[in-house]
Formats: sequence, C-alpha cells, structure tokens
Amino acid sequence: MDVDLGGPISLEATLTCGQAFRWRAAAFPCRSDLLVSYRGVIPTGEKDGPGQLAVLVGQKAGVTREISVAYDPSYAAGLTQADVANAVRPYFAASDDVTAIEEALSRQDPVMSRAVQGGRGLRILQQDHWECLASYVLSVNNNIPNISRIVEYFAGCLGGPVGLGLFGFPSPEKIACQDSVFLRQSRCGFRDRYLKDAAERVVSGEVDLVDLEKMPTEQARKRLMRIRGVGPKVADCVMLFGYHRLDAFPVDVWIARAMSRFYLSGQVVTPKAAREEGMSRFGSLAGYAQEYLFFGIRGDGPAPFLSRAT
DNA sequence: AAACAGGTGCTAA
DNA sequence: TTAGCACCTGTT
Repeated sequence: MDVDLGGPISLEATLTCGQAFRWRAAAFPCRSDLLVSYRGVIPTGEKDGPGQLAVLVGQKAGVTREISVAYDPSYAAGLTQADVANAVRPYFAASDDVTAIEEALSRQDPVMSRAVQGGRGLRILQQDHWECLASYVLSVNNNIPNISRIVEYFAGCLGGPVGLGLFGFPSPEKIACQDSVFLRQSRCGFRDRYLKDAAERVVSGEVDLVDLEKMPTEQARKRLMRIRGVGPKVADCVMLFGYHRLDAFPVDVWIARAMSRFYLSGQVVTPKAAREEGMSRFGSLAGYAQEYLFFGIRGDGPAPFLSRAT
C-alpha cells in the first residue's frame, strides 16, 4: 500500500535522526525498487486491540512524497487498509507543510539554510505519548544504541506481539507493577527509578497524558517535570516528539554547542540560555530548526558540516 | 584505563 | 537561581 504524505519525506533523515528509538533498516519483501526501508511499530489508535502495529515503510528515492507501507494482516485484526493508512499519516505528520517549513527556515539565516539542505524531507514524528515519555526518561545521560537496546528489552519482555517479529511498547500499568529487580535486568541503570516514577504518576493520573494535549506547551512541560528524571530537556523532547509541539526546542549538549558556535559567537552558554535563544530565533518552527541542526551536527546525515572545527 | 554518552537530582551558596 | 558533583552501564 502507498501512502501520500502531501509533501516531502526522507525516511532516512526522519527515522535515523534520533527522535525515535525503535526503527531499524530492513528489507522490504518483493520490492527491490524501494531503495530505503525500515521496520518499526506505530500506534493505531484502536481501543480494543494492542493499539500498536509493526510496519515496514519504504520509499523509492531519498526524498519522495509517497511512502510504501506493509504489515502482517493477522496482527491487524479489525483494521482495514484505510485504518492503517490513517494511522501512518499522522505518525509521519502528514499535516505538516514541510515544504513551507523548509523554505521559511532556509530564509532564516545561512547556517539554518545549510542545515535544512542537509536534512531535506526530515519530519518531526507524532509518537505515542507514553512510549515517548518512557524512552526519553531512559535517555538521560545515556547513548542512543543503549537507549534502543533498553527500549527493545522492555517491549520484548512486557509487550505483546504486533507482527513482523516485533513487540509493542508496554503500557504504564505494565511497567508500574514491575519490581526493581526486574527493572534492573533491563540494564537501564539508575534510570529504573525514573521510569518507575513516570509509570506510577501516569497510572495514578497525577500526570494525565491525554490532558496534556489541551494544555499550552509551557504548562504541559511543567507538569511533565513533576516526574523524577524529567528535567527541561526530556520535557521538551516529549512535547516535541510525543505532542508535536513544534515550538519546543530541546537543548542537549550538542545543540548547546551549536547554538553557542553559530548564534552566540562562541560564548559559553547555559542550556537555559541556548533554549531561549533557539525559541526566540525560530519561534513556532523551533522544533524543526532543532532537528535540522541536530541531524547536521551528528553526521548521521550526508554532511556533518556543523561538526567540523573552526 | 579513563572518559564519555541526547541530563537530572541534590546540596550548598 | 545557579554551580558542582554523583550516577548505571556499555564502548572506545
């Protein structure tokens, strides 16, 4: 099945830029024309079933407007093809006018123009609230391969099968009732109590993840920060990747460095200052600006132009 | 071997 | 408000 996203998408930029932790390169069966393809799990929105479905996504070239989608129908009981397409579209932010975003940010300044050029077709995903929160709690002072490993471990141990050999991410209820011995077996280290605290506060309703949808970004962010392990950076990531608040500007050490070097004449800057600078410069597109910068710096993309010295 | 990784909590000024 | 330090674990 093909799904039209209404504007450019690069699966590589979108799925390897580090915003989501469960996508892996995987061959698309019977379709050698799809040059790039990945396997992962998306939320389906269905109430009864697991609410998640493993899918293969692929495209013919680096940047296209359509993507191909495949899945195992036996794990999509009660879902028509149209239902799956209707789950894929919002996950890949079909309603974002990516062309307009790229153009607007390219006009912003020469550095951002270069960053956009290197990350054409990158989209901010709309991930599941809870999986996003849990993933970023696990990301604290951690590295990406390790985070992915831990997330996969929890899915494999506590999640149900969702097709293609993959498992769904376990609910907060499922995490909340695990003892500390079990959590430690995931090798998530000191983050075990963070994850537990997040699950408990979500289950108790102290942090109502659906409620946050209606709140202004700043207020929702403050609410998330009641969870241990959720500071400014994690809260901004959850707002951006789990709630699609494009005005959020998460600052990690890489972004802080980039903001200092390119926009603040190399001064040493606190994360707070870098965040304020980013938000005031890029406004309602701050989230996209941040991802273009991050993709450019990290060098996962075609040109790690921002990482070179001088 | 020692340092570092997509930060945060805690304590002290 | 902010600076300084410890922190699980895996890699290099």
